[in-house]
Amino acid sequence: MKDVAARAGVGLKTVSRVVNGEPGVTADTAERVQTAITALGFRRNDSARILRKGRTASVGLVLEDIADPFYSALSRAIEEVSRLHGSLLFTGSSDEDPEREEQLALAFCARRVDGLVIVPAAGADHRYLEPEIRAGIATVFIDRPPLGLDADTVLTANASGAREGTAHLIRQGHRRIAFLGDSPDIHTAAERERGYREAMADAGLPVHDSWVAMGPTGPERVGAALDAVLAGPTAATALFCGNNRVTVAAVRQLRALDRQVALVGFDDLEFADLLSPGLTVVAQDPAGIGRTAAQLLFARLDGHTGPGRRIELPAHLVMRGSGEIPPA
Amino acid sequence: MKDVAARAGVGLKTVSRVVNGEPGVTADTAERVQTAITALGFRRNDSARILRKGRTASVGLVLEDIADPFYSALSRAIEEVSRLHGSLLFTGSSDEDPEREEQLALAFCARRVDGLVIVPAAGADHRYLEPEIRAGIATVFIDRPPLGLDADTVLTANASGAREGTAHLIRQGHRRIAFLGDSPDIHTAAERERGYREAMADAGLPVHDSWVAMGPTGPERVGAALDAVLAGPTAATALFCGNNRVTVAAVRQLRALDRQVALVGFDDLEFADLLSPGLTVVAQDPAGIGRTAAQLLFARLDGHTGPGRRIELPAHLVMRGSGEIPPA
DNA sequence: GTGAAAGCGCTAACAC
DNA sequence: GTGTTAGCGCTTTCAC
Repeated sequence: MKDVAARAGVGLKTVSRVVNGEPGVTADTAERVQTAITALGFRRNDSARILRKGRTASVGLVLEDIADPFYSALSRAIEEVSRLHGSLLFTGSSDEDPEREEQLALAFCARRVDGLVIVPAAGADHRYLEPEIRAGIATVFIDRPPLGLDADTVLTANASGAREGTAHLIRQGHRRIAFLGDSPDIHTAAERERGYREAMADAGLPVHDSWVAMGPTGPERVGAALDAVLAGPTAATALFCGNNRVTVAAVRQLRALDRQVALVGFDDLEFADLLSPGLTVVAQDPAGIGRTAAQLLFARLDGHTGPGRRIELPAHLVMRGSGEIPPA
Repeated sequence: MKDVAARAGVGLKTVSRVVNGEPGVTADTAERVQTAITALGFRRNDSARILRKGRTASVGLVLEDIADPFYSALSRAIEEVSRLHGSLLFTGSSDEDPEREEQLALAFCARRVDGLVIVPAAGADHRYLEPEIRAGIATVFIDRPPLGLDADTVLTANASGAREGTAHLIRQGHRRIAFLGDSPDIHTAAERERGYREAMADAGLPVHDSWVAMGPTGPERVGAALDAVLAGPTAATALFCGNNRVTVAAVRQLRALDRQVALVGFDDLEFADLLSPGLTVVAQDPAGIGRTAAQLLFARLDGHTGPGRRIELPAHLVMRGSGEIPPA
């Protein structure tokens, strides 16, 4: 910038004015500065600008795994809103590891992002963010609520969604319904299990211990859980799957066993309508969650204050066949 | 930092040393500084650090759409390698718009990212990056080569993959094979079409004009193209789909038409094995592409110089049923 | 309309 | 071992 000023024969501040489109420069000088800029290939260094201005026009996003379609849809929505507000987006995957979540979030804070959007890792205690939030970093939690902190939060109505899905299976005549879920220390998993149990209770149905299998979403664990749930005298006649990965693993295992069992899954899947039968799901709105979260974030950055707001987005049942299979 | 120094009764540089774990500080002073740091809730401002050090420990990634599973897998791999090198990742989606690609890339450059990974948007001319690259920003292109620039590039062997997939259909006895592709101004689309034509030529088969339909990957366009390709006296008996979105749209349309037609798709899909018949695909390795690209990038940052390297990763055929349907 | 000086928070270079 | 000084590239303030 100094070089540009020298070459254009103007002061530093004038170059700054031109570069930032500020008023108070004659068209003539502006043009001279422009010429110097192109001649020298000058590009403003935003790092320096940031240092001076305080705001970095960037947002940090910490999620479990950007390769998961649920999170990548979320991410895209946040990116869109950020772009409208002139912000760039840092992204990082925690792999459900609280330590990594913290490292990422604090690294973003050290870069002085204006805001943070976090999908809490299982069991993470978010008090580590207190000083950062006090220091002015707007923070929104999505998909799962924070632990030990009051902050804006955007969630899916997990319990009522799961209840709706389970009730649907009950309406089809099922009495022995299994729930295959993610690890119970994950908020969404626990909430969905709760919704499942509520639906069963609503219908006056017992829940046999062997019907509820919570744990990692790897195909081996889910496959084994499925085998167990479908065996013995109290074998379930229908399955409720707690998230997209469980559903995929379960469908695959049912295919391997060559069994047709009623199934409703939480989370929609791109190919859900192309399976035979089509997959009945309780669909979330990842883009809606992301958009809403980003809007809350920028509202804070635009000056909104007050206690954390908690927004729940509905999940809705999409019938495609697998959930409408009657009991054997 | 000044405040910490004052409170600990030491010089600025000593605080800097402690914060960065540099040697030359007695355990005693270090502890005093630490105490002051926690008392004041001090966190190093990496923006300022960056301004001084020159390196920002960040990488910018520009791709078409982070919500697309192919790109999100890519993104995850790049993130992993970046993390190993202590770098954070900016991500931005261009939506196949060259102007947006340029805006994003230049915004990242203005933040002085150390490196740039770019999936070129269709038709983008990359000479806009010349000054940036000269200024030292390491740049790697993935999935598609740059235009008007020599730079590191990581591609899939698109033509040979498409040739292999088409040859597979020919081996099943098909003679009239259609190619449904993305817009021909997209490098991957053009290359895959080339591979398809080569395979047909290898087998001494003609390619009827009406069999090749290139264009947007929206379901309407693909559905209409499919209808056309399957109609009339020269109706194709098999389909080669040029990418994951085309494949999904085509499978959906075939389902709607209630027709079983042999189909091989470029790109693997999560549920490909669960369809009936299973989807035969020419699978790329998105994670491999991302990893390789990031490695090339950090090699440059670690001092590697020389002309742009071009790496092609193989695509391989995965047979699952849809590609093994014989002609009617 | 324009520019000089100070300073954002840090680190490099060199003193002591 | 520790501190001082200068300066990274920009914006802010205020004087002209």
